[in-house]
Amino acid sequence: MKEYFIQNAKDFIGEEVTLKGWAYNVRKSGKIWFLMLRDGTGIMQCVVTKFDADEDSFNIKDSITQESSVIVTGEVKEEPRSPGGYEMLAKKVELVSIAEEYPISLKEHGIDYLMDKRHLWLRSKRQHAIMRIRHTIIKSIRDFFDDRDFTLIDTPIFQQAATEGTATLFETDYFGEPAYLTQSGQLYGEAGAAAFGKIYCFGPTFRAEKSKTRRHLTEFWMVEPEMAYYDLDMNMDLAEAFVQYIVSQVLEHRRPELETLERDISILEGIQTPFPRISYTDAVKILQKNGVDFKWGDDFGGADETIISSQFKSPVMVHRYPAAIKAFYMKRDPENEEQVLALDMLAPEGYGEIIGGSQREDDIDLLIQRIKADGATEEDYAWYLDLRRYGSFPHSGFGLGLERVVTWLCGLKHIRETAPFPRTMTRLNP
RNA sequence: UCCGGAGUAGCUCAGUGGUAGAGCGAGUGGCUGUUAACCACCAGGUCGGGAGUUCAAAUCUCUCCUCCGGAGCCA
Repeated sequence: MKEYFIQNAKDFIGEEVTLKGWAYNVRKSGKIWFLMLRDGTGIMQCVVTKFDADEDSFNIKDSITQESSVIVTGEVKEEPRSPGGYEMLAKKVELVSIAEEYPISLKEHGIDYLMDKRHLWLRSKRQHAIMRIRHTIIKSIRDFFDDRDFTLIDTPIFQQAATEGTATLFETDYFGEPAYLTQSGQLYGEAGAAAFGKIYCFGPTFRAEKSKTRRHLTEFWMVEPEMAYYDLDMNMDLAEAFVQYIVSQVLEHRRPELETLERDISILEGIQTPFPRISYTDAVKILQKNGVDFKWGDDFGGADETIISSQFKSPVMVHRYPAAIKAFYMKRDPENEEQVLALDMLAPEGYGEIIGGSQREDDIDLLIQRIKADGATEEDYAWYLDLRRYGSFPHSGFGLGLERVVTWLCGLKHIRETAPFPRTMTRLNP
């Protein structure tokens, strides 16, 4: 017998198949009952009647409970009355295990209750759709860079010091010495770019900031490409092609899941390259035109980002930020000492920053100046400075926050649903 | 850390000083085309913890705890 998955039901019409899964829901009538069976790829309505199934199979209706594991054998049919358009007429039903009373009913539950049951909540339709979209986004990320001859360079999760002085890091005891969980692989990525030309790292990152908002996790995944001999414009070219590719892959492969989430797909279809590019200075003008009391030199808050991004249908790239509000490694703009060759990409619909990047400072003297201005020493960044000593080169890169992109593309209100087991300030279990 | 909001049945909630409620879920029975099925019956409570006011507190006051939302910071 062929291997069979519910998502491929249309390939099995008229055939007898065996379906192994769990009871999503059961509706009983006198001499007929309907089993909504979940197999991990979808949900299939199985019809069990006294005519078509044997007596033992039929009587399972008296003992089966929500999420009991079952194996059903029967013929796949097209059936307009069935949710999904297909159903299975059961000949045989086997109970593998009877589930105890399942804590997640098909009715509404509060977010904290559901997060306590996250290991079970993942089985529900909505979470299933989100995780499959997340999967497609991750695959798109890898495919995009792999297809462009980027080499994957994994960067360490234990790090001795902060990448950017300001962020609060998680400290661990590393054989008696303090070590910190990484907040970025970027500095290591630059070493990789000098060795391999174009690289990316993709892994978990950690922020210990006590932020409780819909946009923050303490543990999230970030992909960070780094490219030798790329300037700011080339960096932005790559960033927009990258995001456009992710959007197109989700639209191509995850339309049913977007529909499950009731995402407005037309908004995603309206995203097109080239993405708008505006300077920080122009972004400030947009804010001022919209009545925001904003001074050149301040950083944008969430509300400011929403105003700026709402001017455009596609993600907008804001470039050339004030040096004072950006990291020490960003290259100074040769045309204006006050600003650096940075870029942020803001997603539409108020979803905020999904990419932050820059051309990197390749002049060792200027870099040392910035390091000292941050209160650090040359010794702190000894190996990083070596990259400028031994064949310095223009290079650029950016970081994209995976969960922020999942939130945006799924149209979610909160980032915590985008990770299988999210970590927030108040959530370490399950 | 700061500013708001919430905590009542397994779940989601109503209940503003006078006998603790509903829907769903669980249980029992019925039903051959159900769509979060439906109908009938039924069980289920330390009203977040502690203290106070009052003849009387889920309800008013104080305090603690937990969670939610937002700000700052960031991806």
